Amino acid sequence: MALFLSTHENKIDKKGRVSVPASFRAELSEEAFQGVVLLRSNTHNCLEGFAWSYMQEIGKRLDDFDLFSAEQDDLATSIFGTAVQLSMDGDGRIVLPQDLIGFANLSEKASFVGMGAKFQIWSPEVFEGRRDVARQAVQSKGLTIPKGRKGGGDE
Amino acid sequence: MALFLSTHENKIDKKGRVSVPASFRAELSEEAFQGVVLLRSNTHNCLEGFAWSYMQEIGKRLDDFDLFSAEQDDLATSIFGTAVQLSMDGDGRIVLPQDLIGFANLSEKASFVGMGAKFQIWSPEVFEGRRDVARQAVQSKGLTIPKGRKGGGDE
DNA sequence: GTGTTTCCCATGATATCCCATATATATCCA
DNA sequence: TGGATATATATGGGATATCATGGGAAACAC
Repeated sequence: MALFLSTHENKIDKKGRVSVPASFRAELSEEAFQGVVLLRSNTHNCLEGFAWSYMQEIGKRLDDFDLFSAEQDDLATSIFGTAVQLSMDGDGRIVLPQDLIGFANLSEKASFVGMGAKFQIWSPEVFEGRRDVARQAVQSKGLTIPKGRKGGGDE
Repeated sequence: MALFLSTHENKIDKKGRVSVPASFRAELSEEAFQGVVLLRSNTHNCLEGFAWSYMQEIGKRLDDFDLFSAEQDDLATSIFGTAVQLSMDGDGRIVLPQDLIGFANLSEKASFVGMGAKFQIWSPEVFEGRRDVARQAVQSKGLTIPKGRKGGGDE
């Protein structure tokens, strides 16, 4: 499984292109599809990025719901309906769609933030504040990673 | 299995033709039948689209019902009875039958909404609202993707 | 024959590819 | 140790391919 680490701040050019950090690309190198899947975060004004295979996994799990149930429908609409599949060019760049740029308030630059199995894309200025809030929350609530099973969500 | 992602808004021309989004066509490229199966949604004023091979899967699941039960009969009628098989032309377009256009209140444009294994076709204006409702339902009900073997998701 | 459907090609907009250049980091040699 | 060179990465811009869409011709139906 891919493991995204660290924060990288890259420039968005006037075509909307931005380089995926080389270390992230290395994590994606064994993927069948060379690119990423982006969707709107449900909790922040940022984008969430996944490897294609991770979305397939989510697709399979969603298929375990009853086919025409309301739950399946709501989840599929808000996850798959808003996700976009972006392939990388030969230089490891993706083109950010205009509506996603707007959603995350991106302009000149984009911060790629490694989150383990996924990563996030933030406006650098907005992320400054977010990082402090997250650190304080971890300290004050004494948050820890659970043993074994599930890795670190942030909600 | 095909995995349909993202939302694409395409125009319906005066012949009733509409382009199936290129990324959806890519997912269908390995299908024996080059086209889609459309049926009326039971819960929304929209159409549901499948790859031909996925209809077989639906058939199998339907078999879990008692063969001559009223439920099985109702489902089979509403699913298979109303389904239409539409082939794509050389440019990846399908012709929407007039009764389906009416059912989904389509006029100028059609929104193709990826739902994972299936997709939906909406009137763009109607879908706006639907997307918000789905998002809120996911948040308020706390819906999550069922855990598989892999840990880690948070949404 | 008339109306409908399917096929084929033209076009403009957009995304993709490819190469050149800049910047940063690492390596090497005196 | 310092400075020059090499490697990897990031960015910019122009050429090219792809996609959505419109319209006409050919095939089909009644």
